[in-house]
Amino acid sequence: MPRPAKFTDEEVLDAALSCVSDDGAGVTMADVAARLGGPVGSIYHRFASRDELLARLWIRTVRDFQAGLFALAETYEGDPERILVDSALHVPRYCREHPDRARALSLFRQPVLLASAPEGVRDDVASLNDGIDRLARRLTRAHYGSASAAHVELVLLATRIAPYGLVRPYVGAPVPPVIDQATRASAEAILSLEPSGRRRR
Amino acid sequence: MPRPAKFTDEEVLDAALSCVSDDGAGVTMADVAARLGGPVGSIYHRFASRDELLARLWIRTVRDFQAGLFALAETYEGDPERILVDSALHVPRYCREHPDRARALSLFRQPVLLASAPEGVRDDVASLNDGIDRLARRLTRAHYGSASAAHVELVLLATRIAPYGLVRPYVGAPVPPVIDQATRASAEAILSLEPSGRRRR
DNA sequence: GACGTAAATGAATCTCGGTTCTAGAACGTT
DNA sequence: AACGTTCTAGAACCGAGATTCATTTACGTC
Repeated sequence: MPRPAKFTDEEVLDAALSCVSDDGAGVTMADVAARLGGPVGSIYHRFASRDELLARLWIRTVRDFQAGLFALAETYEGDPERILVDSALHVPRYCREHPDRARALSLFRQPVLLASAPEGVRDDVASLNDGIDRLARRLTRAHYGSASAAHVELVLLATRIAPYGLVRPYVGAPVPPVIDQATRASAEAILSLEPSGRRRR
Repeated sequence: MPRPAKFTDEEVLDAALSCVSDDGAGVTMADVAARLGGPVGSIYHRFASRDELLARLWIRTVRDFQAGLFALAETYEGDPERILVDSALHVPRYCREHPDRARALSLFRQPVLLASAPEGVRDDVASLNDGIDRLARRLTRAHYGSASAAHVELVLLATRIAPYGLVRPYVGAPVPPVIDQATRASAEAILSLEPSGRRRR
């Protein structure tokens, strides 16, 4: 009965992704509309504001990134250290294969967005890490024999923060192979720490 | 003969630093003027534009950060590995002691600023890393016995990129001690790599 | 004490870009 | 074919904030 939609939400997000890939956080609604091949009004028909559009783009991208991690975790069931190191390596791999999405990932950080996100997406942002946090706890227990906050933090540093820190300067450009080597070395070293700072075993 | 200056460049930069510490890259000229206790016009009297003001603030902060590295390098002359690991640890230390300056450091990255910097500061940005690069090459040669581009890159990853990546999520908040442990572990691990990816020795 | 200079001052202007709003179009239904 | 609904369309609106500029101030010199 209604007029058929010419653009889907996903297409708008794709256009936004493409713009973000070029201009980073400086995207304008006019840019996105031009990329989409439509007027700005059509975008506002689906997204309440620029903030919401960018937040949704970020959320979609984070979910896509996390999907790779979940898939990975099922591959080597029973070898937690291997899963953890591979999770770390997933970061440079993902950024190399999807430079545009990598750029979108660096649009926000969860705690910051949680504070400033528009009403409609707040909840999605809040629950975004639930699944991945559960996985992290499970792997932490398997690796360390404990899932204390301090142990989980080490795992997070080794698999997420350090790897992302290493690729970040290369986001927007080709990620050289040495980053993967450094990521592996760094992850293994951090995973060999105890929260006290001593080496394990 | 002229009217005496009420504000110095440094005071304006201090006010800008203070604002950046609160609002990050979102500072407005009005914010800075309010913090300074003067009108916006006075700021434009010394800084041609907002871009220039922020660029100069960033440059001043980077120089301050680098000064610590230079001082450090003279301390343990003859023990390159110790200097390198300590250089890595300088990053979380600096960010913990100077949270406001840490925030200012994350305002730009050199290659990006180099492309977009206003005329007057372009040269300063371009030469900003000259000294530190020389130091890095010297220490790379001392540590690896070679200062090939690949070796220098490893040193850069170990002492600058990985450490900064580890603290970055904490910039704007207290930096926990575990970051220092992770930084040390990560730096040592990366410095034990050869460009081929193999372990040294 | 008038003059020249450099600085301060802050209201007015300009610009950019997000957002709104009214009109028109496309479709199924009755 | 008239209608209801949902979407496209894009020009107009509007606010935020950077920048400008005419004026005033404070000082040393002649």
